[in-house]
Amino acid sequence: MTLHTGHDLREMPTPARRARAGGGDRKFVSALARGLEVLRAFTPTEGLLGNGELVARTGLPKPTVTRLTYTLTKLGYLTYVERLGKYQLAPAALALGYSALANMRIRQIARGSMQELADYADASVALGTRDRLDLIYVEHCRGKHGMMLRLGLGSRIPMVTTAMGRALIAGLPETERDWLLGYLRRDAGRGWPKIRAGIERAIDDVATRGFTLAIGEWERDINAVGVPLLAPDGSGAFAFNCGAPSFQFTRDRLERDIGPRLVNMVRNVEVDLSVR
Amino acid sequence: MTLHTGHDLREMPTPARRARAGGGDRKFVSALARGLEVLRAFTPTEGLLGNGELVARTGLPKPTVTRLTYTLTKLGYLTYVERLGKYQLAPAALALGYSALANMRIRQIARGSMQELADYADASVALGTRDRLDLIYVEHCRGKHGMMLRLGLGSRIPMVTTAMGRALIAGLPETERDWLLGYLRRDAGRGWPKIRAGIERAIDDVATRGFTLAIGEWERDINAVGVPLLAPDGSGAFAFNCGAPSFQFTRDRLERDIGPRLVNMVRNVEVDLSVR
DNA sequence: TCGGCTCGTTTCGCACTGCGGAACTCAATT
DNA sequence: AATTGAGTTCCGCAGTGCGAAACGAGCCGA
Repeated sequence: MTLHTGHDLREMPTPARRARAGGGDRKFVSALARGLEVLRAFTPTEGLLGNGELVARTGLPKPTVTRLTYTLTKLGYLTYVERLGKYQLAPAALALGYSALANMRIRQIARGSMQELADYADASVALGTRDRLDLIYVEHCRGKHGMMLRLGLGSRIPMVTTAMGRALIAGLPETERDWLLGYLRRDAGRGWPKIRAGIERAIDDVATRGFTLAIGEWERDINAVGVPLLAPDGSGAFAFNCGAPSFQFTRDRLERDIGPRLVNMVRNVEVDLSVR
Repeated sequence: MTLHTGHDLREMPTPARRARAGGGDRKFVSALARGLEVLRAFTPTEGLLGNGELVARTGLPKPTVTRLTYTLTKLGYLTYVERLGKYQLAPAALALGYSALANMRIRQIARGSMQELADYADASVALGTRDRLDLIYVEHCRGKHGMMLRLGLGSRIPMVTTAMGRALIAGLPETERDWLLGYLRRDAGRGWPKIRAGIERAIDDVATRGFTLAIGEWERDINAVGVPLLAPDGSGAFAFNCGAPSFQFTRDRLERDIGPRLVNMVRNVEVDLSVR
């Protein structure tokens, strides 16, 4: 799912006559895109890949992959693990991620009140943003005692079944939302009607109450609230969640207590964000 | 400092006759390298850059930078911040970093004993690896009460003035070490003799005692021990440190207590690493 | 309102890069 | 020895990505 590009590398007209992707975008540097596609093939679960697997995953021709891994290795983004004949992401890739994190002003601003709420509710409070069709956690606070999932920074969670994800969608400006929904629909396939309903409910919830719920929809026995935040400086769309096991967060408690508190917290963060 | 490549983009013969970088490496994809060079220009402290600044930092021609930022934005690695007319690293970059982290087996293996030592010494214990001429923290545990620097995952610290860095150097196989020292020397300029002496002492220390010290050399009033670890699976060179304010970690304590303990810890990690 | 200045994008023709089919190498299997 | 498979190297060519120069858009100071 390439998304956002209009350049789906896997669909490029491979047989030699590889047209300028998309039809003639003279500004798009495809060699760069392909290289990054190779990097992206490495995931938290698939961390060791040989050239062959990369060929399979990216759909790029063999010699091309050889060249790209060669280049990425020279640049320090990949390491070659001799013993297995496979590649692995290397520190340079890590450094990028860290630079990205370090520059999100919203994290510093939100962290304090997130921790406060996490302590109050003895639950997990997280801040996420979208990458392609997933969410990525960019900040995360936990309560002191509660038992809760171990999701760290950078974790991916799906968008359509989570409170955070649906909140984020609900918070988008209409055109951007529709554009995203198009991709989500394609991705969902035949499950779409159900998902669509959930999203529409979320849009409604957010409009009327400011928050939306997910009751055991992502993980059985995990309930959560989500609230969107659209950065006023235009640096992106975010969403917060607050979640815990269902015995701890009943629907009622989420609606009467946690939801409103999270909304309130987000309003404060919004204000702090626009200062300066 | 490009390092490791032999393709220093800033020194490429710019005026049109831009020779195949390095002299004729048909496998090296320079467009990819340039794109990554643009990404790398974003640092934790310099997180917002316009095309102009990128031109200055990378030495690439204006239209080239335009094309690259355009591509990177389409792919989700950069966001354009309308209000400032500048770019920022985006979630896709973050995701890469996280995938990199998630796949370091050594982290999971080491974390337990690191935390143990951190608790025992009430100090900071970290695991780092090299990116170019810096170290990057890939795991970090703190003691319960101690006051200590807030360095998170992904933090960069210099190599030549820290216990961790010099330990890492000392742990490298000779040829690799020499090759790295070449770059470090170039980078150090006239400070080299002093630095070189420190490194040589470290090599000696590691050979005889297994650990090396840095007494206020990186930050005044911070003392630390460092111990190298060369991954037996060939997945890279690492180093651990254990540090605290100087009143807490006297040289004597480091030499008699903390140093040997850290060495012992690393030996155990080494063993665990080679299982399977 | 006008020039001058800065910053960035677009144009455009050309050279050279990056491409990928095919041949090749090297192991591991049978 | 023959076969299969994974990966690298070759090499001629198409078309990509290049960058000088022209162009456009804000911004100032006059």
